[in-house]
Amino acid sequence: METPPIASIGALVGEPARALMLDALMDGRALTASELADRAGITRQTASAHLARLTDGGLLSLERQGRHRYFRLGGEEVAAVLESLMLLGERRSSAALARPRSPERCARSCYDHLAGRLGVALLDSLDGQGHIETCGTRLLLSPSGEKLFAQLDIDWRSLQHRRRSFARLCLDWSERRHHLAGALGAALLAHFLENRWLVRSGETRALMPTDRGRRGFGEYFEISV
Amino acid sequence: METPPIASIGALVGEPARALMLDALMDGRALTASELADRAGITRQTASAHLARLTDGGLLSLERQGRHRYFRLGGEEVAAVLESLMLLGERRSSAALARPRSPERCARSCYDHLAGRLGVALLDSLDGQGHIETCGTRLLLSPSGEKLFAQLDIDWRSLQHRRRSFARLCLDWSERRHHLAGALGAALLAHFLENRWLVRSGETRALMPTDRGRRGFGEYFEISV
DNA sequence: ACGATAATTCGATGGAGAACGAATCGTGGA
DNA sequence: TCCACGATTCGTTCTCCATCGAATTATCGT
Repeated sequence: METPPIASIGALVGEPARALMLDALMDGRALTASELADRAGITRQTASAHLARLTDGGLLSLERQGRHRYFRLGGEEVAAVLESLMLLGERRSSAALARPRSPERCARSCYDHLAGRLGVALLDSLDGQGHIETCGTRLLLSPSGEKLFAQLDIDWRSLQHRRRSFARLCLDWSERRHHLAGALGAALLAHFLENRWLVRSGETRALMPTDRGRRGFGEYFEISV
Repeated sequence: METPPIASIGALVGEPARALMLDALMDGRALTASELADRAGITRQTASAHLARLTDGGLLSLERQGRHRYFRLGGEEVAAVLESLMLLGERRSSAALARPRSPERCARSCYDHLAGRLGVALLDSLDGQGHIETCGTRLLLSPSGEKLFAQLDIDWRSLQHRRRSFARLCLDWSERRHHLAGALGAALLAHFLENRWLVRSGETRALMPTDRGRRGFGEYFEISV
């Protein structure tokens, strides 16, 4: 009896130390092998073996830079799997649901886009103001949406016609609602970070709004943070 | 260092015998403990232990019927996780991609709705003929869609306002495109099976179109199977 | 009431792999 | 050139758990 593909991937995610490393990478940043070892609470040798298996299994991608090795998630599909696993994990352990005021539930990065209450509110805002339309099964910008993104100085045109999906919905594991993912979602989060509407909070995935961000979200999206 | 929730779920899926059992349940049907043991190629005692862990972990739900124990997938979220795992698994092992003519790629059941080329074509048809609309982030039936479902004798009204999402998109792991899921997708597949447009093919997930089905898909959806 | 079948529990065995210490490789800086 | 530091490889130990045989419980049919 041969082992099905889902088992090999499940086994990779199923080891606590590896799961901690994957969790640490869920914010989309790249971390070195040593950093990941510390996050998982194991020695560097052990982490090295784990990272080799994860990379070999396609869950991580590796970038060498000098004597450092930077690891990041292998792609959108990997992030999607981890998101759905978190969604399923939350359903049972009501522990995290019991603290709905945690910074991570307010706003966090999910791979390369925005999640949490702010992420959901953002999609609601784009949707409610008619900035996004659906052409068949695809999400597109409406004329008013195109105008909004031009005001934000986001070059949405360059995001189209790429292999990656322009815009898609991602189910938020903490809010149980959709937020915006895909190239457009990634561009938005990048914009928020570049312009310091949001700043990363230490080593967690949490994102804290700045005063400038509060003004921006109110002005452009009618969201009061 | 505590084990994160995703690790416990990953470990459940990561065992080959358990993965085979989950895979066997992906068609949405309920199977007995003995049937699952045979599918996984293990003894009943071992299967019993595995099934207890899967049920305890929320991946399976259990229904007692006399001296039989019927197991089925724990819910839509579980099916979603397994689907995304398959999607990720296919990306690496090009083995299955090399045989695009397999019956399972033509048409199969994905939890409780239709997947494969036929599932994708069905969504394309509904979409292309304007039978479905998107109200914000939700999928809804258009007036013409309501009419079509009435012709098919599917009581779509009773599917609304339930806890389960009325209609949603599910990413097809073999076609890399969306097909229709949610309550509406489940009702459609149920209709196809009840009216024998499609019949199950042995113990696999594959679905074979009948002559009546070929006529029906052509007449109502303009799909030539 | 009594066998027959489904399923579970218990106990023992074995193997896979996670962990770490020590040594080695590779790159960058002085 | 030599040292410092990040990362890997090797060998060993040890824990976890999948597996099965045997016995037990539960339910159906007669």
